[in-house]
Amino acid sequence: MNGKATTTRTKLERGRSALGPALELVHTGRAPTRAVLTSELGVTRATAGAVAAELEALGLIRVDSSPGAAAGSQGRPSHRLSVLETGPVVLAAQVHADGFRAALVGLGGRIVATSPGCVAVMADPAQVLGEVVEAGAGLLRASGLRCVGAGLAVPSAVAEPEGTALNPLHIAWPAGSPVRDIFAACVRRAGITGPAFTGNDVNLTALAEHRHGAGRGAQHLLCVATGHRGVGGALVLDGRLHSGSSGLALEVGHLTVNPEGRPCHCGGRGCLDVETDPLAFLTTARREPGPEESLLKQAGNLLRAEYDDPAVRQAAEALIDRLGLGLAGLVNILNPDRIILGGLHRDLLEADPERLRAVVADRSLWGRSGSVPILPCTLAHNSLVGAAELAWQPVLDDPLAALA
Amino acid sequence: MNGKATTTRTKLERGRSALGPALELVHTGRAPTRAVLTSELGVTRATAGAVAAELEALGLIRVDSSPGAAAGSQGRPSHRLSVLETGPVVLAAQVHADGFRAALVGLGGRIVATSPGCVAVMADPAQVLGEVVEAGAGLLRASGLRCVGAGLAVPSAVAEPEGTALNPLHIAWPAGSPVRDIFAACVRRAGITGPAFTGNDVNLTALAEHRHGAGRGAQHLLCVATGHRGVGGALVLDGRLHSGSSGLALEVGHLTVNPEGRPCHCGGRGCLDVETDPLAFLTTARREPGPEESLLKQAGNLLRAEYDDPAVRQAAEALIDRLGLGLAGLVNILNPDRIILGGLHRDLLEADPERLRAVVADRSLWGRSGSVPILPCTLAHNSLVGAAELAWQPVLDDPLAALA
DNA sequence: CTGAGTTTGTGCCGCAACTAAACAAACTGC
DNA sequence: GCAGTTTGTTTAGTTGCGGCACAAACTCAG
Repeated sequence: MNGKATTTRTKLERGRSALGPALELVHTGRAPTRAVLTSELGVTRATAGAVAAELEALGLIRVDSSPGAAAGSQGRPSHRLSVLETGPVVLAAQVHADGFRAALVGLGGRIVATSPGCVAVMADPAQVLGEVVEAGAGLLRASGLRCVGAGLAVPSAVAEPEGTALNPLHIAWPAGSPVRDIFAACVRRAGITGPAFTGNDVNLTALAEHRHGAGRGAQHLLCVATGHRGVGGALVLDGRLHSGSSGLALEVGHLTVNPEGRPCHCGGRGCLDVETDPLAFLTTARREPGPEESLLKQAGNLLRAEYDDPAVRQAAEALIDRLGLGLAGLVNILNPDRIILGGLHRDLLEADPERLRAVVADRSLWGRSGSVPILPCTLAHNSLVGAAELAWQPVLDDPLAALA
Repeated sequence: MNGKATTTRTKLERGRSALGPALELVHTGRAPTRAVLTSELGVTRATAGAVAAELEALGLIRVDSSPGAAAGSQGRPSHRLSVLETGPVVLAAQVHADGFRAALVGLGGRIVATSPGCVAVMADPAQVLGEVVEAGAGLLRASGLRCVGAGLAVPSAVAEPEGTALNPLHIAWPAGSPVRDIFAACVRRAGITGPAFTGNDVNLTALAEHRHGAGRGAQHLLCVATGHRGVGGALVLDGRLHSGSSGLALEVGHLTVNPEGRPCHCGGRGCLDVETDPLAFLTTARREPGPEESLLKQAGNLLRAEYDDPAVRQAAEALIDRLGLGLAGLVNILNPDRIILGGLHRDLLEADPERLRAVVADRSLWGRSGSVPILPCTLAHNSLVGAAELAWQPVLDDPLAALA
């Protein structure tokens, strides 16, 4: 088994080969009707019709026979394609410094139900994941829907293929915890069907935004976001998450953005991590971080509420300059066609979009690569939706096999 | 033309869909026999046999019916598959600071003929490319082989989709020269058939090494190389060159590797470009660059011949440390599973491989990503072979369509 | 030398995914 | 009310490929 047998897809396993792409088009909202499904897939109307009928028979999508108020165009109105509300769901879970949350997510990134966010995170991943999966299982029982998989977002790099969390420091878990296996075990124990997946939260945010949010249509999407501490990055290439050869790509926190900056635990100085995260903003603005709220919320509130205060404004501008320097470095390496920002970086972008774009353009090397659009993340619960995307992926790749 | 019509491959255009992958396997030497072709493609023996027969009928490969000295294994010996020596070729061209060169390259990266390297490069790209294409056309007439395309490697970032050379400074061409169109015009004018492509030389080096050299089998291959001035990078993902959304990815020359270093024209300080190129090596070793040889050759000779000299050794170690810092930054962003180095960087690696690997491991963040193998480029004329790969790509993607 | 075992190449059948073409349906506009 | 346009459906035909059976070419044991 040295990789020679490259997934021998026998005829029997294969099913209709356009089924997956068709479902993905409906899932991402790019195929509102059978007519555009035909052109997007590059097949005949006969095939598109058969594919849509098969997806409908699988209980995944709905074909509205009632023409409804057709658009003002000529010709016979096309039937609308949409995700079936009563179709299967996946269990999505998210763990962050504030607590954890579980949700059921349908096709199209539709959040069917969420548990109330829990505020406590313990040092034992098995306990936390057991609770969050149990919450999800409760939602599932209440809904009566079929579950086809589970996905988990954690604020840590996740090494592949082991599925271990390498730096879950801000949630007090031990480094190297086998989160993927723990999560999968919890899922099985709770009687939830389907495979279980685990990923880094910023990666999953990028995936969710690419499919349902600000990243739609981008071919080379770069996402940079800060949670409570540290900075994460992600890259979505041609619709697939690029997480490197062992899941550790886009660990952008240690780009140098301020050679005279504060020391970083990595051994360097002025890393993006310690220069542009919420704590950096609060200390640069000479505010004492309080214990009652998360650093992210404190920083965001300060930025929005007191932007008139010169100290706050100067701190914001300093962070924007350093973030811009880091983004420019990434632009020179990755040449994305869109950048989206999350967490405090999103707030910084909205505080002074022109300044950030100017810095990036100034420090990027050539041509259009410097004028790449920079947008804020738009999706609510984006890493939760991203965790769901992970679980949906097998269904999108091969609906027949995944639902069998 | 907003990308909606995704290459409507009608049944007639499509041909045998396993044809391209099969040719690629033979081309890269991964399918020495029909038996391994069967397992690599994941098809039945019947299909593999039909595919091989079709490739043979197209005049691309040869199926040795004579079993020859079969390996010591049991069972019926498999017929050997190999590239047909008298099959079609592509015209490959390379321009660098020392001059230019043309070659004919067959499948498998086999150099069929090369022109003598010319030492003069003029400031007018049309004149240079006219001469190099004319040299290639001469080789082609002398060989009597069929030509299916042309590829050009230039020491400059090439912006897509325009095909303009953004920074061909070291060969004294005007920035923004439309090299792709100029090359294509020269190719047409010389009566050479097939499409013409242009790419950055380091990108093409990486592509060539991935298919025929030190990068074989890597899934995420990072290549960093220095020519006479400046540093270039390239990334090959799953066998395809990743050049970003507009061809400008992996412009790694302006990573900061020495905060107190020399100023760079980009506005920063201590960029990889000015800290690890041949000129940096010569000046760090306190040698006066002479005019008689290229900087690359002077630096390489100095490194190999006088490594016992403390000044030379210290300069090499300083450059290795800075290169290592830059590579570690790239490892954190790209998480490659192999790194290959070319030009002076290759010489630095061979001078002290342990030191370089230690620096990269020390400054990479976690786990195996820091112990990524670092190897020297092995292929002679690698950017020339890479330029040929560019021209071969349409044939590898769809042999029937490309040869029609 | 012979026959059993093993691996590879090939001919034949049939499935199923698709195209092509003709037709039917549902709209708009004159 | 009819022509024009766009969409959905039916039918027939094509084809790439899996499955199978068999033949071919080797090794090895006795």
